[in-house]
Amino acid sequence: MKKDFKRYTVTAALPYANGPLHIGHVAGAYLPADTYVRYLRLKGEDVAFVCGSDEHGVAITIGAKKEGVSPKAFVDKYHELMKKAFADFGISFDIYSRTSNKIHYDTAQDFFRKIDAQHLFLEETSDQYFDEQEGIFLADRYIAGTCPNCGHTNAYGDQCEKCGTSLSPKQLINPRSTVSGNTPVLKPTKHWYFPLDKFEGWLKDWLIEGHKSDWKTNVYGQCKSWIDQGLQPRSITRDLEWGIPVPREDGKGKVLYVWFDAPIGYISATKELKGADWEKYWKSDDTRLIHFIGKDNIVFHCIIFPSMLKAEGTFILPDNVPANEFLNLEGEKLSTSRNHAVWLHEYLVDFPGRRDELRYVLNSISPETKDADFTWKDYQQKVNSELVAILGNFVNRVMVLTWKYFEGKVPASHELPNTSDKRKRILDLYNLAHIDLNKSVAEMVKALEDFRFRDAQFHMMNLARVGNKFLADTEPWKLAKEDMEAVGCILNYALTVVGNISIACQPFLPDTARNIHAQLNMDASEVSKKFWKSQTLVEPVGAGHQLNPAALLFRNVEDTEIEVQVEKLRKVKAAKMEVSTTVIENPVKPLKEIVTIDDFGKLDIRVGTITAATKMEKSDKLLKLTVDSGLDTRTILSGIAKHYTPEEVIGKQVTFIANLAPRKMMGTESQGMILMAEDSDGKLRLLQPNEVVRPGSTVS
RNA sequence: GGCGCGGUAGCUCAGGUGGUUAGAGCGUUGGAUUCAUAACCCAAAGGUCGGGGGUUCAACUCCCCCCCGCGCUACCA
Repeated sequence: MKKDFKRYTVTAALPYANGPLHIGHVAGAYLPADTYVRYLRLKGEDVAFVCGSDEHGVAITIGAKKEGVSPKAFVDKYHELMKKAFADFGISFDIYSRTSNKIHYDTAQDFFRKIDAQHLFLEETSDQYFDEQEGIFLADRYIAGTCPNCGHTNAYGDQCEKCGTSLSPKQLINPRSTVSGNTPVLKPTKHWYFPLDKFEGWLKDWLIEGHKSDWKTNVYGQCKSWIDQGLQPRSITRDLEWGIPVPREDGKGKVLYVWFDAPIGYISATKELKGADWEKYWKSDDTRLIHFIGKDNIVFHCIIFPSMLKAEGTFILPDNVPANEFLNLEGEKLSTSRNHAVWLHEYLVDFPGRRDELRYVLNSISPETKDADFTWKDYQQKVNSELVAILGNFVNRVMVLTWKYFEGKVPASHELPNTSDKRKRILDLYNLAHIDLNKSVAEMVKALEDFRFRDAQFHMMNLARVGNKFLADTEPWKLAKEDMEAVGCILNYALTVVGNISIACQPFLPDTARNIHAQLNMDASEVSKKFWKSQTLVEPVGAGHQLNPAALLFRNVEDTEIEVQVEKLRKVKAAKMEVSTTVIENPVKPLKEIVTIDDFGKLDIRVGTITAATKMEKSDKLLKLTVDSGLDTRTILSGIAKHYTPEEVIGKQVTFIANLAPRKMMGTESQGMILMAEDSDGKLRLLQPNEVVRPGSTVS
């Protein structure tokens, strides 16, 4: 089943260069990737660990505009910020590149040409909104207008942020360009599409059949769901200035859509890293390609990008995509825009020299199978009761004992058996511990191989647990009064355990590993290789070896320290509340264009009484209302299911448009439209006369 | 509404081709101990394995229905 791979290409999702990194990014992709890569390197594998900033797309241009800078200046800023945060945190990329590099432009364009030459792309001309004053086609995000769903007057062309509905620009009422403020016009434009549908059969073979058992269930299930729903051609170009130009004569003014160029960034980064040698890492069957991503990226990395690679024809495909779920913070979703986050660069300032603590905690709650929650209380508890109390304490007590009884020199491991019952007992305990430790090492390695880093770290910590127990059971401080040879034997082994911990913790706690190496005064490289090769305990320090003075590895996280952090989050929330209050105070939306009394007169608005109401089947939002309109009894569908139950609406009078052209929805015809008032929080309320009137009464 | 993933001790999670008293770490409580950052060690308490049906000699594990969380998706004239 498992192939014999000669080298690894490991990618971590390219972070989008429009904001800083937070712990959710770290826990989702970068920490697991880094842990895995460190493990691979320790095993002596040939690995290319690539990442970089994703710098194209409309969101960048919008962000740049908001800050009043060029897109290039905008991405420069965030690229540097993220690059520094990664470096400061110790994510060990072999290269952290960026998609605005020339090499990436060339790579992405070559990639496009290669597929284009096979005439695989579809071309399609469609009407898109065009801003005549600016002379540009407007991306969905650049168009604002009234949401057809909730009436929010500031909905974007791709989504209404108020009610969350996803939209297309043409659905917007009174569209306007957010660039110039003018009303855009529809104009034909040509775009290229990648025929994902043509890869359905192949995806079924490769993914659904081929990776049924080796991919995580959450990843596999999501992919299967997508494929089963049927795939559509996807547009791969945009009318935009910022991006990689479409390499075609007739592609002037158009760029590759960001999702198309971004994953190619992995390839560009590898070229930059390996030079002429890069193809080995992308085109050789004995290379294992692994993508580390968050769950939001599953469809791109498991379906779209592999299809692109397949279409190009000369590349290998990902062997595994161990996507993580999401991390929450104090019970709420992390949010860049709401500033509800623990920013990586801020953590590094607030907790200097405590990178491993964050690594440890994030890894121990890693959202491998479901969304997880980071709380500062939990952070404190895990650091204090696990890193400090179990790992740090074990290393410290062994060091202190060795200095106390042997002046910091590793004692000789004498032959002990048969000389006394006590010695025999020590030997038994030693054997037990040894078996336990080797078992933990084996399980740790197994977990690392399976991308179960949470579990792997647990088994690593088990080494310290067994070590503590070994000391408690053998009690060398008591024996010191009667049998120093036995004490030496015990401590010799305890030091062996410490040394092995320092080797085993390297993928998880790289700083701690170095700290222990320093205290043990050992050169880890050779024994480490042996350890990871044999996956059993090694002997890192021999008798007579001189240790350095003991130093504490970790210190307790004080209540005050986490209170500061919790307070920080609370303040952000409070500030946010204030902002939303001001929004409520100033909810007035811009006026729609002036209409005449004749325009108004075309509408036949009436009051009717709801005589029956049921929830529309198979719909979350629609209620099916039967309305006595005075003229007739008609059926009106209304998207108010989230605001009213059918029961509470029956018997109520409502205002509705009586002469609106009927429209079929979910197989039922709606004969009119119920008028609603929308509160500032998006809540919908029926518009009623303040006294009951006869059904059919007109409104004017 | 459809699809996917998940719902196991206070917390973080294991588990199982169905079969003795359902596991671990942390937390809690009690004990023991002093080499160690009131740490370590031992022990105990703590779960009707989301709810309800069904299949079976036997289900937490298989089947059906429902509820909750997260994500994707349809509907919102």
